[in-house]
Amino acid sequence: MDTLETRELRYFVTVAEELHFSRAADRLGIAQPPLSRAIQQLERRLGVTLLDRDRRGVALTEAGQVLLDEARTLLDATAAAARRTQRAASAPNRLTLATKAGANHELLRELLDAHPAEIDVVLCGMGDQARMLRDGRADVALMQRPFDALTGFDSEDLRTEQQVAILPSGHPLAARPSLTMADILGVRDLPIARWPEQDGTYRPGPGPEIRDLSQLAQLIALGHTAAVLCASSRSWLWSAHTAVPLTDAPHVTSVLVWPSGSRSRAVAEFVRTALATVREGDAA
Amino acid sequence: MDTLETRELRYFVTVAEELHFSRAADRLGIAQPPLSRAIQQLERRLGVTLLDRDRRGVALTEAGQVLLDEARTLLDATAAAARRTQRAASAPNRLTLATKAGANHELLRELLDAHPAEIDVVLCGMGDQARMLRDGRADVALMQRPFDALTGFDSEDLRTEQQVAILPSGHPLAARPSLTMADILGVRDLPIARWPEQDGTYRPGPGPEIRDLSQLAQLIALGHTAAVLCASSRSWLWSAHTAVPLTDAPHVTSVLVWPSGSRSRAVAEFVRTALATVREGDAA
DNA sequence: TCGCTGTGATACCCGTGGAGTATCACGGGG
DNA sequence: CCCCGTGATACTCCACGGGTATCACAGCGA
Repeated sequence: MDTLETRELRYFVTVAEELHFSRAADRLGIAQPPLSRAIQQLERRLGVTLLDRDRRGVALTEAGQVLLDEARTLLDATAAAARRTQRAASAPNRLTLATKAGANHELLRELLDAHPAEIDVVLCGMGDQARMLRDGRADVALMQRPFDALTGFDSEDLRTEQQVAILPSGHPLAARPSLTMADILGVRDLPIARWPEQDGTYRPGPGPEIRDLSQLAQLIALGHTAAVLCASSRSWLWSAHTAVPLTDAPHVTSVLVWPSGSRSRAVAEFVRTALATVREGDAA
Repeated sequence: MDTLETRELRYFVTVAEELHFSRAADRLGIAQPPLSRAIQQLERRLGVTLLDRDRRGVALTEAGQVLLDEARTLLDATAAAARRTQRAASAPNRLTLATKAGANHELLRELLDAHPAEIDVVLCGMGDQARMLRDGRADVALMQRPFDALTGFDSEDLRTEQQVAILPSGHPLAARPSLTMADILGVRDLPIARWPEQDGTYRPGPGPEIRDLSQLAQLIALGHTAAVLCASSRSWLWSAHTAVPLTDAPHVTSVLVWPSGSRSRAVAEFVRTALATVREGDAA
């Protein structure tokens, strides 16, 4: 009735991506006729037309588009499930936590110190955390709202903090006790650095293109740029850096994030002790 | 390598639930030997021991427990994908929105009026919305934070409102211009009604057990109970009801909710116009 | 001690159905 | 008009999912 075997989903996604049965079959490493039949069978089973075969071309129907979206996330989730199972077997009672290199250093240390079980920490670049969660290489991630996209994940807020401007120590603004966003954005000689978007491209602008915090740190120390980061970034500042509080920047919340629908025992446990740790830290 | 056919997942979940191959095979409608072989094959493919067969009994390994959690949500998601595809085919360009009967009446009307496409509204009881989203019978739901559990979903906040106390008009408290939670909870002759928990049971207490707003409305009108609801509930009040603002109750946020990982074109469109509508309504 | 029962694993056979090859139907372009 | 390229169809084949019979082994009672 409504079984949707993963093989069928894989076939369908490939055809929907290629919009061409022969090429799709080629990519799948099978012949074209079995692929045609598999898709027909899938359509018959669902009672739905997924593709319009219009001589000289295949097009997705409305329903086909829906199934394409669904199937992609299903296949990703399936592969992630396999990987998580294998990880659970090879490293029992261990968790893998993904976080951006350099960010949240103190908070991360608190969490690791508080938790009894072994945690493998993976430091990754911009946006890699989401990918690692999605494909099952990590169980949980430490991210920052509103910087990181949380769609598709469940999360729990840990701690909220102010943002600060990180400036070259010699710069005139570095002497001020506090700044506003307008102060920072108005300075012509310190264009704010640009991070890559989700797709890896940079949006146009005057600032330098950067990929990680070490690049950023060096560029700031050289007096080429400034940055707006959360207050805990103070932990990795160089002597050539100065942090100045920003009065009107939106606050940043550190969040614990995990794939929705896969809150395993170990993850639930970790989230629980993490919340307890943070609460008690805030109370003190 | 890491394919995980849905048939295998179905088999594994059944065995993991029964912890007994013969009974599981029975439930699945197949014989026991093929089931044993299927599980062995799954274990070999993953390179992971999922079950400890310990003479007189089967037990889940650590990895098995992980896969059980994953497989359950995968199978649910698979069935949901099938259903959503079928709905997309039978009612193209239509969306199904699930909401609690009676709640958010005005907001719902705004959203429906603002959106050009056809929306099927399904009014359901406590907790049914989450189930309908999860099993693919609905595309999007209108819920209320912090009342409804949002785990496993993506959401977007629409509007925040105060809570009010709904009282029988004849009651002394109904004459007061405003109330506190302590006022309401302190009254012996108006025990607050109890809603069912996630599992359908009621936690013990003095108030009557209710399932929907019509029951609640009648019980309040009879003077048997009072309720604390969001301010927009005023739209369905009877003449025998009086709403009194609560000064210290937590605010309630109406949220648009959809299954994470399945933001189809239609859902995205609806969410976008909904946000625009609400923003513009708030500005006015 | 010896069955007896109930467990999952093994051996073996069968039929379905997934996959391959060859070919068709048909529209478009030289 | 013929040929190329498309997906669909017709068949053949065999791998694998499934069934039956049986085994190996632990617990348990007489």
